Amino acid sequence: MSDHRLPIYQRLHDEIAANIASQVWRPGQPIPPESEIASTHSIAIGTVRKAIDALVAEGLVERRQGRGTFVRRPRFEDSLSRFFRYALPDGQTVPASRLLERELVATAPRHVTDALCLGSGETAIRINRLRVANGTPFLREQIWLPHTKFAPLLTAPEREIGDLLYPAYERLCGQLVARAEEVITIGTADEDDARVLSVERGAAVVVIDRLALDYSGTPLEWRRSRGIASEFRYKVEIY
Amino acid sequence: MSDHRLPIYQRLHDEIAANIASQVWRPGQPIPPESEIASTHSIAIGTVRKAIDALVAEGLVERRQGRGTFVRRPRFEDSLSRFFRYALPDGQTVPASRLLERELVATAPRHVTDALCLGSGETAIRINRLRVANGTPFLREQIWLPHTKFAPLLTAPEREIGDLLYPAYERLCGQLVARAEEVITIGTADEDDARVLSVERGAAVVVIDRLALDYSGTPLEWRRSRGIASEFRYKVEIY
DNA sequence: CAGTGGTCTAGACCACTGC
DNA sequence: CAGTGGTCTAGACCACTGA
Repeated sequence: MSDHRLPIYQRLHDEIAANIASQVWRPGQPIPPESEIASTHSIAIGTVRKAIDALVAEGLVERRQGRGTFVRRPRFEDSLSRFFRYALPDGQTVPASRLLERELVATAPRHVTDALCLGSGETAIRINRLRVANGTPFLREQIWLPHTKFAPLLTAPEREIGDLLYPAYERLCGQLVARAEEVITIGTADEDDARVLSVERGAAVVVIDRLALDYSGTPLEWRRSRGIASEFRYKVEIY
Repeated sequence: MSDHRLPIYQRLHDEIAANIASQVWRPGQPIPPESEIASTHSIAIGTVRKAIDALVAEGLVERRQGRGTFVRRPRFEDSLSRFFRYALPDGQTVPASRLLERELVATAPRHVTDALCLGSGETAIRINRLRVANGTPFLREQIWLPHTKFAPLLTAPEREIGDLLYPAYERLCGQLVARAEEVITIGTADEDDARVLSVERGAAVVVIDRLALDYSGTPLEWRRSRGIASEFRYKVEIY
C-alpha cells in the first residue's frame, strides 16, 4: 500500500482517503473519532489530527465540533452556470435543465475516448442538454459517459434524473464525482448555437470543456458546454 | 490589537502577518526561528508551528528545512499572459512589454476612483501598455495608479521599468503587490483594439479587469486588459 | 558542527453537541 | 451527562542546511 518510508500522518491520510475513494466511508457519514483512530493505530492523537487537517484542507472531510468528522459531499454541480451572469442574480433563480437527447454511441469521437480512457469498441452514452434560466436558454451541453458505469441513465425516466446530473449519477449509478478540470476557450456560434441560444451565427461563444473524475482519479464524464459569451463573467483571486 | 479571546495561534498568526504587511519583515528575509518565537512569547513551539502552518497555507511565508522560514516574494506578474496561448509555448518566449503612454490624470473615471478608493481631487497615473509575444501584440493594457504612491513611475526612464511592472513598483516606489482580484468578461473589439491587435472591428475580445492589493488590503493598481479572444485559454480545477 | 524546520508523543483542559 | 473536536503544553528525536 502506502510506502512506509513516508511519515505516519501521510500514510494515515492516504489510508483515510482510500476509504473515502472506495466508498467504504460514504459522503455524509462520520469517520471514526480521532481518539479511536489513535488507539487502533497505536499513534498519538496529534498525529491523527495532522492527517485529518490535510484531508480538511483538501475538502474530503469536514469537522463539526462536538459531533465528529464527516465525509464531505461534493457540491459543485452549479460551477458551470456560476460562470454566467444569468445564474447569479443572488442565486435566486435556480437554473433548470432540459434533456434533449440520450443516445448510445458505438464509436465516440477520438477526443472523448481519450479523455475517458475508453477501450476501442467500448460504447458511450451521449446526452444533449440545455441549461435554462428564467425561461431563456443560455448554455448547451454535450455530455459523454462510459456506458458500462452509467447504463441506468439511458433508461431512467427524465423526472428521476432531475435538474442536477451529479446527484443523479450517484443515485442511479453509484458514481461519485469528486473533482473536475475545466478548460475555457472562446469560439464562434455555429448554426445550432445560433438557433438554440438565440444569437447570430458567428457570434462569440464560450466553450467550456470539463473532465469530471471520481475520488481515485478515474475519469467519469466528459462534457463540452457552449454558452453566450456576452453573459460570461468569471472572477479569479490570485495570491 | 488582536482580540485576546482568540486562540493564541490566531493572535500569533495575525501578529506575524502584520509584520509582513507593514514590511517590518521584508520579502526574501527570514522570520525569527520557531524556537525563538516560542520562547519570546512564552508559548509552546507546537503553537508557533500551527500559526506558521496557516501563513504557509496562505502563501505569505515559505519554509525551507534546515534554513528557516522566509517571507515569500509574490510572483504573479505573468498571471495575465498565462491566460493566453501566445504566452505558453513551453514558457520559452518571455512576453515583452511596450509602454505607449504615461500620463498624469486629474480626474480619473468613476470606476477607477472607486476601485482605488481615491478621494475627489486626487490625481492618478494612467499607463497604456502593450504585451507582445514573438513580435505580435496580443494584449492591450490600461493601468491606473494613485499618484501619491507611484510618482516615481511617471519620470523613470523606460528601461528602468522593464518588462514587468510589479517588480518596478517595488524597486521604484516601495509598493508591494500581495494579491489581486480579476474579473474576466467578453466584449467586442473597438477601433483601437482592431488596429493594435490586428483583428476585425467587432471581433470578440477578452476583457480582464484586475484590482491589485498590498498585504494590508489597500488597493494599489487597477488595470483593464483587452486581448484577442481566439487566443484565450484558461484552465480551472474544481474541488 | 550548531541551528533550523519536520515528525511524533502523551498527556491536559476547554467548548460544543446531543441525549 | 458522555463523547466529540479545539487548543495547548513540554518535551523527544530526525533530516536537512551551511559554515
